[in-house]
Amino acid sequence: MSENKSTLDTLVALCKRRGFIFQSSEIYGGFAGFWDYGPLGCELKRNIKDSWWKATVRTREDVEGLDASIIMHPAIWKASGHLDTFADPMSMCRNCKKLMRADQIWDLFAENGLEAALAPLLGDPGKIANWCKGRGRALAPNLDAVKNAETALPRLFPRLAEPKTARDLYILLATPDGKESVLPCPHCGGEMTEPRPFNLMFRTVVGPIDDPANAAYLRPETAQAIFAQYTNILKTSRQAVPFGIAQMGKSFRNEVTPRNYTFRSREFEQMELEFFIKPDEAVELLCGHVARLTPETDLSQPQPDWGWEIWHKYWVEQRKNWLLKAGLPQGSFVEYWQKPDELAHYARACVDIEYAFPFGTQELEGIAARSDFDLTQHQTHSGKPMEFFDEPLKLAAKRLSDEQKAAFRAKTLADWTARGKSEQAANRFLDRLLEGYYIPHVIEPSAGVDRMALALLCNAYSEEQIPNDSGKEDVRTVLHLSPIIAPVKAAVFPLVKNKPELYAKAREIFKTLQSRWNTYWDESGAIGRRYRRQDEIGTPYCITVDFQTLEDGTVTLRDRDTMQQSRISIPELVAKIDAAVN
RNA sequence: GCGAGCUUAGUUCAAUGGCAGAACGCCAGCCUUCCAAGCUGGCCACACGGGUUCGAUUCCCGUAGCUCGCUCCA
Repeated sequence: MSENKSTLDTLVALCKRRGFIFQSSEIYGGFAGFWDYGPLGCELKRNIKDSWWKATVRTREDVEGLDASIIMHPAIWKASGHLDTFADPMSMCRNCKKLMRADQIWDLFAENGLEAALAPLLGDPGKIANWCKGRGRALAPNLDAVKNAETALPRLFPRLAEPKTARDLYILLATPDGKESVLPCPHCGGEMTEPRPFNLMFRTVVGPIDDPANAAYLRPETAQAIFAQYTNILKTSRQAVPFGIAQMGKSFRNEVTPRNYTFRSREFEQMELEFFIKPDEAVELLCGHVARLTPETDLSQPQPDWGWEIWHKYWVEQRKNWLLKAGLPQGSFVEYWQKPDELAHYARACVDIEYAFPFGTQELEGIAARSDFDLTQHQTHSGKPMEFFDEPLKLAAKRLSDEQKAAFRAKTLADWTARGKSEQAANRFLDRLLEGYYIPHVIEPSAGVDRMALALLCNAYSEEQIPNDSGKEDVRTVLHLSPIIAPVKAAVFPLVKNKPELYAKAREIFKTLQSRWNTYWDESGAIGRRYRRQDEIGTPYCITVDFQTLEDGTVTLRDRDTMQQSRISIPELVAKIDAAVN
């Protein structure tokens, strides 16, 4: 642990020393949760983003790009659910000082059967109050409100505007001095403070009048802008489902405790793709079946008979391939498939790709199958249709006999009710589907640029023992970054700097390379020292111009990882680096 | 947000109620024909604010930041 600790510390020191990452506002003492990327850091981030964009958008015909505004209509966050879920009230125990999300107090009590016991009492505050007194005595005999249960007057406090389950309610107990407490502390039975709102979204004011009515929010994710512009992009891009919209950009979350270097920041950058697919029912009508995911399923090319499950798996594989290309080796990250009870209610599946950071194994990116939840929400809240008209689907439905159609309806109805949906909703969906309309489902790969940068740096960092000129062991610090990601692609050195002819030739070669890639010039100190400087920032190639260069035009190419040198002509050199950095 | 500890140069560390040091790094010069060589010179620090004191980097208080634990991480 302490060894891991120092791994992160040395990396942090390197990042500062060499200009990758600085603390924000450092001259004023720093500002928690915010970070600045220096000369090398911003190149690193740019390379990560360029590589992602190239893989996700440029080299695909079925994905379009978007660069939306950070501040959007507040109604978007109402529709997405962020205004509600990001504003979860928190409650603290006055006795043991533990801070808990108010609704999670329920989780802690659930083991004791609280929720189940309360469910039948819903809608009858009197019964709940009585239950509370008795139960409270057992759970928290020392709580004042419970001791005085005869005089305490429990009342209900809704957590959501429209409470549907017991969990949507807090139970407040009036204490003798008139204050109210939620359920007693599950840990020590102490008295809990009243739940206070904790809004995790940054609030600002739009327009010059500083009035709460003008409140707006900095986006907590880039995804919602994609849903909000989905119809515009669908109309203007000549795309058809299945297709995707990708966006990279800053997002903001008012984290309670930003920690672990840049891992959890209050301002961060995301790379998100929303890939819109046909609902499985549409695939079935069009293809007569929905392909099943098996270990043998060929995921190299999308197929018309893929349902959400294969599409989801496809994107997991696509993302893993990209991680490998970016330089995270096989085995350095793990897939965590969320269990059914961990999934958000609208999610069909979610895979976290986790990396073993020095401070623990943490999520690098998530690939979620989000059903049609988001677009449906926006259709409901905006009143604008989010349906896609699928002409082949309409024709396919037309070709069905009445018998076939009835069978299809019955099967779909059974599926939906089995998933807890109402018959009415299923029928509404079927009516539209058979006319060729549906709201697309979504597969969402969502990655954090800053986390990716940190993971790549952690993975690349190494210290190697190598003998120096005087026969002693030296420590060589190297960032084994992929050439695609490395902030500096090549460095050019004149072997000596006091020979004008050699110097001029080196400058000429440097200028040639500089026009293609980020290239570094270094003429100071012994040649070995210059190599080590580049090792420390992960420059894959060092080019030394020596006296032979003046004769035959070749240079010495020194490889960062192997430290091997070879002689190479300039055209060969350009071709070699070009192949490595793309 | 709570509790504990910490904060001296770019980095890693010293010392001190009375001029704050080293190593490495960095910069300049000399030298140098391939892996942190050598010589000379140079830049750079007591996190910030207040208090006690003749005098505070040192003692006290506050703020910020960092680390650890609790908590949070849709």
